[in-house]
Amino acid sequence: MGRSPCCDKNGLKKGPWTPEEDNKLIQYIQLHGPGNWRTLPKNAGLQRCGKSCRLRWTNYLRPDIKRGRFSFDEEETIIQLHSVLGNKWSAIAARLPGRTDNEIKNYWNTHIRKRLLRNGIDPVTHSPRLDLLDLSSLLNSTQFNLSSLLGLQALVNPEVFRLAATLLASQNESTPELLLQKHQENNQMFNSQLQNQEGSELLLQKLQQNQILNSQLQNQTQFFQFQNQIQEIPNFTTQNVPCSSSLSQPMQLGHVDESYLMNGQMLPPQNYGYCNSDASDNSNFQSLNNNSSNQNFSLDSVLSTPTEDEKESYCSNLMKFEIPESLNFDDFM
DNA sequence: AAATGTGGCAACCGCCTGCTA
DNA sequence: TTAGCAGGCGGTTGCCACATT
Repeated sequence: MGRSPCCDKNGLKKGPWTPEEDNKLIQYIQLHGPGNWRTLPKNAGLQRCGKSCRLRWTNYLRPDIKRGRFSFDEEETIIQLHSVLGNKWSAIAARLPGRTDNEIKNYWNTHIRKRLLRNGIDPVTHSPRLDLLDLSSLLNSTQFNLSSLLGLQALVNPEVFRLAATLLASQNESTPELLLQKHQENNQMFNSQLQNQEGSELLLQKLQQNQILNSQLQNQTQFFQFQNQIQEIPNFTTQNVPCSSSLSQPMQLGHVDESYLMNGQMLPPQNYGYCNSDASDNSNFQSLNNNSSNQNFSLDSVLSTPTEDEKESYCSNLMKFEIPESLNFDDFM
């Protein structure tokens, strides 16, 4: 059954609104309040569709709308909410006072989405794009022990580990117990994460409570765990780790929200620390992503106010580890 | 200076959902 | 139960300003 149009389009104006039309709409709504959009245009003396009036009001004329550039915190919040809610722009907008769903949608499509893509992050899944990882060359490297890498699974996106386990299985059928064990552990962690996402309302509340703290917390905690793990690696000290100076000071984390942790580990896929693009740092860990090989992981940049360049480097820092040719993996595996 | 390309954003379109008679 | 309606939502379009050639 076809639906009748929301309003009679004959003779109705389309396109950009004029100041006169805006004034009519504002004055009418100030007197009568929003609502009854079907009859509003006629009563307000506007040659517009009710839908058009509603859109104009909610997206542009509403007095509580915040105009101008999105702040860093707003941007961070949008990305985090999108990772949980997906393209539910109205739900995201409901948690960003003064911003409209249309504005957020536009900002996502024109800025954030492109930036994530540029940094090898899939804007839909919020995970590093596996198609950009040259895993085959890693597998072919005699110095790269993939089964040892499985021991570091807590640091890396579980999807990557699943893929690594699968690839390893195809390479080495002689260690099925290890594979099974690691794969089950990995699945457990991933399932916990999924369950946590199902309780998204709770998560969102927590996200709101921790908006400002969140980005630093993620990176600090993540880095702290990373440091603990690498300290267990023989012949590997924190001097090998970039920005270790940041860890020489006690971390002032304040309230640590446990929703960010999964069995003591960070939620893997949403790692959006700012990366320092300074290639002069002697990091042993750079990107696996060939397209961003000059971007090194830097905690210092996370702890300071990000610059525009750093914003451009918005990235998944855990996947920004690159294996230099000179590095022998056997030394610390 | 003109032509062309690109990005940003307001607005539109069509579908979906919930309410009501 | 069902059809019609209003409002809401997400995807897409098209205009405009600015940048580049």
